[in-house]
Amino acid sequence: MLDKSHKHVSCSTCSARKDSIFGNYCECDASDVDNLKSSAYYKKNQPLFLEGSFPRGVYCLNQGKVKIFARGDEGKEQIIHIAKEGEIIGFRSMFSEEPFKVSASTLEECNICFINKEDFLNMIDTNPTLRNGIMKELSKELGDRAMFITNMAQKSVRERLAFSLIILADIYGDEQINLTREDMANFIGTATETLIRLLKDFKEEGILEIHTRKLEIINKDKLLQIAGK
Amino acid sequence: MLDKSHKHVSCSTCSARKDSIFGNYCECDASDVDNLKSSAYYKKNQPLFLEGSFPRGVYCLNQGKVKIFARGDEGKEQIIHIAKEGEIIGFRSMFSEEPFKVSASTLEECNICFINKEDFLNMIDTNPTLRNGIMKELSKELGDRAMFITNMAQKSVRERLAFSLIILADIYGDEQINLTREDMANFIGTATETLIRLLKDFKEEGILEIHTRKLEIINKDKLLQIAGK
DNA sequence: CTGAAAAAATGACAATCGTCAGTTATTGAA
DNA sequence: TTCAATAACTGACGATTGTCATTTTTTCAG
Repeated sequence: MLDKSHKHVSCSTCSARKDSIFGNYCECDASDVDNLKSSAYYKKNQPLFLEGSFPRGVYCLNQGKVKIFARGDEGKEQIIHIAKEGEIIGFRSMFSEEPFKVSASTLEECNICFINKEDFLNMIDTNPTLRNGIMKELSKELGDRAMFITNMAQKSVRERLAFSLIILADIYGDEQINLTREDMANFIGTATETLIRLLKDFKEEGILEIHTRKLEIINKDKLLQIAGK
Repeated sequence: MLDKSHKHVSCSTCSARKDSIFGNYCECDASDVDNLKSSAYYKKNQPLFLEGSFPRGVYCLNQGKVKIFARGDEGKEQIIHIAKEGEIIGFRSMFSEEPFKVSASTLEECNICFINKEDFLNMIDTNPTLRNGIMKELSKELGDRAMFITNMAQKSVRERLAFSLIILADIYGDEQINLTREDMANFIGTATETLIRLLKDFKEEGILEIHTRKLEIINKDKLLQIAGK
């Protein structure tokens, strides 16, 4: 259980910093960012921003997981990305000058820092290294999404599940994958019932163990093989 | 039929310039770009670059259409984007410092200008307006791809076809849509046979007319309705 | 600890869609 | 103009996957 008070998380002691764009690219001292940002505790299933709204700043994820999703015509969520500790969230719409095309919401308890739009844009303008890091990140993600689209279009649900489990295992690291069946189905792009049936198949094939909500991957090689490539 | 000699296309007389990032953001004189670039005629189905290779520069499409696509595990193409006159192609991998995640190939005869990697990056570094334009473009495209993923995941093939026809009609403008059935299927994310059957359905429903290869949209409202939203 | 609400799971069923195998039409080079 | 290669089209068929209805399990607030 995280500290629920809005205590200030310091960049200099932020364990996620080494994985972040700030950690990798920002030559400035951690305290420079420290003075600009505010930090806050978020409960499970709390929104950071909603599709259609305009960005007021960027979020830096200190602790926890956040889903980035779009809604289809019938309101069904499609999870585009699951952000983990160290990731900066919400900077894309900052440059596009459009309202958000996606929403962001916490998947569990989180500590999240916030940097004001003006301050962030100012940092970008005055810090070429950070700017290049951001451009690199934007470009990389475009490549990732091309692959995501291709997987969606060409792989079966069973293949996509295998593929997604590998991605999720990477995101969750030491922890076990911990998502509602609905969120997981919305990530894979299938119906909840189909997902549940396939998870059962995988369990019977000795690929994973199901501890109610949490999934433990037993045979990653087989997953890779099913995922194709 | 385009001029097949490698004659120099001038930026100052480029009719596509007004639609391009250069036209909209670059405050510099057209001749600045003119001196850096080379221009060339491309035949139909000629590759600009291939997935896995490293970028040597960027391409500026003066005339014609270019498909951007990834290959799935079984080698099947997934078309991510179809570029038209005025678009800059291949600048994404320039920032990501990764090899191309996608390939690009002409769909018809094209005139395409080329700007060297160093020259382009130098322009970006010294021209903040152009740089902001590029960042805006990258961000916008990320938003577009989130929607693309959602459509792929949640819409039926029939709905995706309707949706894609609207996009294609926009890309082809005054001309009629002119793609092989295979390319079209690879854009929509379905089998060629399924596409052919659905086109026939749309024809029988009075939505479009099929002139062999070329498609003429008769009832756009119905397409919008089928596409959903 | 308890009960209501939410999430997970199961079953039945139909439709969409992909695959394979083959035919017809179109294109473009000789 | 002709012919070979490519693209477009058709038909049959089954598997995958979504939908709806219902039951069981888990969660969590009081």
